[in-house]
Amino acid sequence: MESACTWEYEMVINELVQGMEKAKQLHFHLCSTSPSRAQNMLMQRILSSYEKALSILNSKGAAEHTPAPPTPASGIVESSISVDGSCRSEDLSNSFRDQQDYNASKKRKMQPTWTEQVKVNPENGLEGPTDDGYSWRKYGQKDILGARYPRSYYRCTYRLVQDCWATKQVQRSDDDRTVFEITYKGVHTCNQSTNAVVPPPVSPEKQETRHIPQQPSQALLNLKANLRVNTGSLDSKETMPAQFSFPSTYELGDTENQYISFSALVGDGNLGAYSPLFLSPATSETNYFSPAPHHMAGFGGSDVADIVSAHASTTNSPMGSMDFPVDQLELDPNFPFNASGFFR
DNA sequence: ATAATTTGACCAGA
DNA sequence: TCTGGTCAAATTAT
Repeated sequence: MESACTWEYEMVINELVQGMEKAKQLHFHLCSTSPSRAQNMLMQRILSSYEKALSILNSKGAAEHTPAPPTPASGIVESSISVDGSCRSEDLSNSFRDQQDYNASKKRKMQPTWTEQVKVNPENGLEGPTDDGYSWRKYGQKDILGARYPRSYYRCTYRLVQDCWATKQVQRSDDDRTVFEITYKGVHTCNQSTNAVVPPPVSPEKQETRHIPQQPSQALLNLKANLRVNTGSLDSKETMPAQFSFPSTYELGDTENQYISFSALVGDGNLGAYSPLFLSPATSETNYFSPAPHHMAGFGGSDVADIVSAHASTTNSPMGSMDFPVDQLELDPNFPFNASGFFR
């Protein structure tokens, strides 16, 4: 297993290096076309995130895969992503029931996790971010020690009907009430896209509306619309809507620019080169940013399928065949997945 | 009537 | 034992 980890490490680093190179090239092109301040800022964030990710990976490689906690950098919108996983082989010689528990537990631990910080328009958004393209059901709220505001827990609405185990946690920033830290855990395996082939007009008042961008321009339009959504009065309760905006890489407005930079973090020494752009619910099912679906083929049903798809998506490079040694990772063969994305 | 949210209880891990 | 995460009954909304 260790060799697999090492190999993955090299692949991840390689991918990150490539990504950084591409970002630098993009930066170069931007510089030749008098980019806006926001574009420059975004570019620098992207590059710094790459560097951060690489430094984390390098340090981790030296430290024998010591888990590194996600540490979202300060910024307007930051995103980090990590994967809990382990290359350790463990004793699975327990009872069937124990093994089921073990698998369930590990499955949850193996789920990719990433955090996004979303700044909402203070004029509208103190009630929380809006639609991210998926339907969520709130299942809990908890006061967190040291945090000023409670943390809300959401799970996919279709957990029961489609066995989708994606969850997210939403917490308002202590410092800035307009900033929400959203932690996604797991990717959607539900097929919500079938319900949103034609994105309905986003109703700011509806918490459970969803839209799935079918093309980039539509994605941006929806995103922009959502980011300026007003979901009603605020502070009547310390709750927030189940929907929120998908934070974007793009510049969205002149006053409330929202950025997302991605830094890859590694949960437990496997790989962490996730791009929220590709894993975020609003885009994960569009395949717009993703490589061709055939990249997904051959990973029939495993957690690593998520990892692989995310990984392969990270570079956004034409480099296609990211054929991970699935069998060398600890997988859950029951994890639903199909070739067209994260859905079945 | 059905679905979503709220909230206290419970549980597992540190 | 404390804390974060989840469950599930009660409540509220549609």
